[in-house]
Amino acid sequence: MQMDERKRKILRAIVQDYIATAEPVGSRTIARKFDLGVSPATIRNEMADLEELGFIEQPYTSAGRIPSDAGYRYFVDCLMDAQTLSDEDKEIIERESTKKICEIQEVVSHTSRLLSELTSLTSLVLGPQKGKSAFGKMHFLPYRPGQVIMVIVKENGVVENHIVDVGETITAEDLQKVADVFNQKMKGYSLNQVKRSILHEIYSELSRQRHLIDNALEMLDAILDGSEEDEPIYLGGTLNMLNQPEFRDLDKVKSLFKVFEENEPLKKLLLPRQEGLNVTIGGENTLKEFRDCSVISATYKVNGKTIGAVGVLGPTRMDYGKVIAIVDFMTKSLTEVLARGKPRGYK
Amino acid sequence: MQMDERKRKILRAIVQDYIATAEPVGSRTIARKFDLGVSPATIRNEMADLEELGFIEQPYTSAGRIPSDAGYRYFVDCLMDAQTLSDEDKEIIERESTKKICEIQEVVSHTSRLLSELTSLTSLVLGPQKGKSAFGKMHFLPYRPGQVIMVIVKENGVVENHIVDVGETITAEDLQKVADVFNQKMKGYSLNQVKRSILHEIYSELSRQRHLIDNALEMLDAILDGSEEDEPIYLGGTLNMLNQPEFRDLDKVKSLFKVFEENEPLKKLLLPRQEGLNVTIGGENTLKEFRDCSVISATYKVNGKTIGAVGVLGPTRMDYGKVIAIVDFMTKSLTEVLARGKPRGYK
DNA sequence: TGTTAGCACTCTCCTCTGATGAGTGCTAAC
DNA sequence: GTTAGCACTCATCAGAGGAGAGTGCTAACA
Repeated sequence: MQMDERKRKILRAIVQDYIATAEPVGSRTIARKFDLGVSPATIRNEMADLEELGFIEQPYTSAGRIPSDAGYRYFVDCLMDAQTLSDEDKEIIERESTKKICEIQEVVSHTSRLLSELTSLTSLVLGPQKGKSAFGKMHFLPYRPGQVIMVIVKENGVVENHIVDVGETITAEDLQKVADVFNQKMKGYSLNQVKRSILHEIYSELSRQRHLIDNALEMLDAILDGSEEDEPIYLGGTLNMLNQPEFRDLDKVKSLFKVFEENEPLKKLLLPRQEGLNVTIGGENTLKEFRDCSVISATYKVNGKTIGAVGVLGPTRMDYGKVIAIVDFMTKSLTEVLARGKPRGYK
Repeated sequence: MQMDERKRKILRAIVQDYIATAEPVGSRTIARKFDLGVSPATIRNEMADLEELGFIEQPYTSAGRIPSDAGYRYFVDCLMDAQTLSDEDKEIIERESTKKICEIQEVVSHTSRLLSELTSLTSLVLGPQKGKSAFGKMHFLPYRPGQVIMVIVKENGVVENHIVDVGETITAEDLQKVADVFNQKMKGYSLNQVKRSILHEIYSELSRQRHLIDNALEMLDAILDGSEEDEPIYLGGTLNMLNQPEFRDLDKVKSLFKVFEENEPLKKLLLPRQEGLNVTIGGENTLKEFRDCSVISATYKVNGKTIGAVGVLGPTRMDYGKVIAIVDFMTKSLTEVLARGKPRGYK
């Protein structure tokens, strides 16, 4: 059996109506609401075919039909009109994006809030990956007796400061010397790249400051390596999920929100199989908590390099056209903001 | 009508049983479970009195009784045995508190997690108030052409760094001079203390670096004043609320979680009317979302000075004895950790 | 006078029932 | 190939009735 034009029209009608009403769609409803020029009986026949093809299913005998995951997939890939953003939404995004923003975190949280507000769904934002954060420069500043401030400038421009214990006896010259050696030997390297060779050099050149160096290295370890791994995902509008009829069930809500508290599953959800825009529908998500959900995600770039991703999570019964348009526009706007504003936090 | 010993015993029995079962308590249940030496009929008579006194109420005719807010209040004030922590819990807290922790944020999030895990309720933690964060010291470090790193050490020991735009033409000596003037004039002052007098002096001494100073002041504004106001409250175990039978209702959950997203109401909830341990029961909370909730909160100290608070939020039907013991022990442990570890972030 | 047993009464909760209505699949006619 | 007609299925809802828990009242008892 093949899809023909009428089957396509009927499938589209079913998906659209179900997205709008969250109720199983019957043949009469389609005949009434969508002008296909055929009777309910004919539509019933076609619907039987569509069910056999796996695009729709019946919750129970003699209920209407609802789209299956495959049905949504066919809809997204073949039936959907490319929708454009409403001027209103466009304006909101643009107005927001012209605000002056200096911290990268603010950009991320803004984006997250905006996405969830526009879609009335849950947003996921993965902040700019900082890239392998190599050592850039080290400074020491006086703090308290026996302690100094160690300021580390990473190669990607991020600046961090940490308090380091040093003996009371250390002199400003000693500190300067330590910084000089580090700056000379470690520039451009991440810590695990240098573990063996360079470390030996540093140790031998600065044998007297062994205590300080150990402390400094411990800090560097945390600063340079830790930062990449647990890049948090920003969630926005999680409460919107509670408005969706598919989450009337408290147990479902509980298990969903439990997953929201972890980072790994969300990352998996968001990180695309390929560059650009991705649509993951229902069971295509591996996690069972997301079996009734779809994710529209997209990556964004700076200097042509992909450095992060945004996404929207909602029930499979979501308005794909609208959400895709919003996510698409948003990533472009974001790319632009980042290129223009150069907030701190990435190279 | 007066409370006598038997009424007290019965009220205690009702509260304890209702806390344990979440079901209205009948006279027969009390006679069976608690050995009062009287028949259900007698207990019924007493219960009628207790109802008249306002300590218990009936959800509907011929259901058992449940404690009213006043009943809980009487229970907490007069009937509760001072409970001590189980050795198990004590050990958990102490094990946790011996971990080496260097960032104040970690202490706060640890505390929050621990509280919610031990009580199976929701925890609220207000991190150490940083106190009026006065200016301590300013340093400049080279960054990129036209930009420098401004490192601000506040008087309370917190170190922050920010990138500041300077002209390309500025020299290291100029920067040093700016820093010197700031360090000399502003030490110990918060920004709004100096707005008029000192600012004029700084401007006149450094008229050439007007642009840099404006940028620096803008930063200082954000660093020194902003930090106090919106001190966030850490929430832990919000999902535990979903396990409480009083939150079976999705609408209740929704409005509760909505409040969780705001800071102000939570702060009101947590900040005590007086030093030490506070118990706020049901309607004693002003916000209607918390009418079915109680809060056990307590302040903690460093160097004898109250600098923060922790609390536990649960349904009015919570195990007051246990929770009070946990909160009490926790604040003491926290006070100790902070006194010992001296993590960064407060004076 | 306080306590208790007995009893009628109330109200929730659960289950069963039948009616309703939406929607289907099949068949036969167009 | 399309359509009208019709029997059938199943969820949903309201109402009825029984079970069970618990009460308040009364009268008897110590």
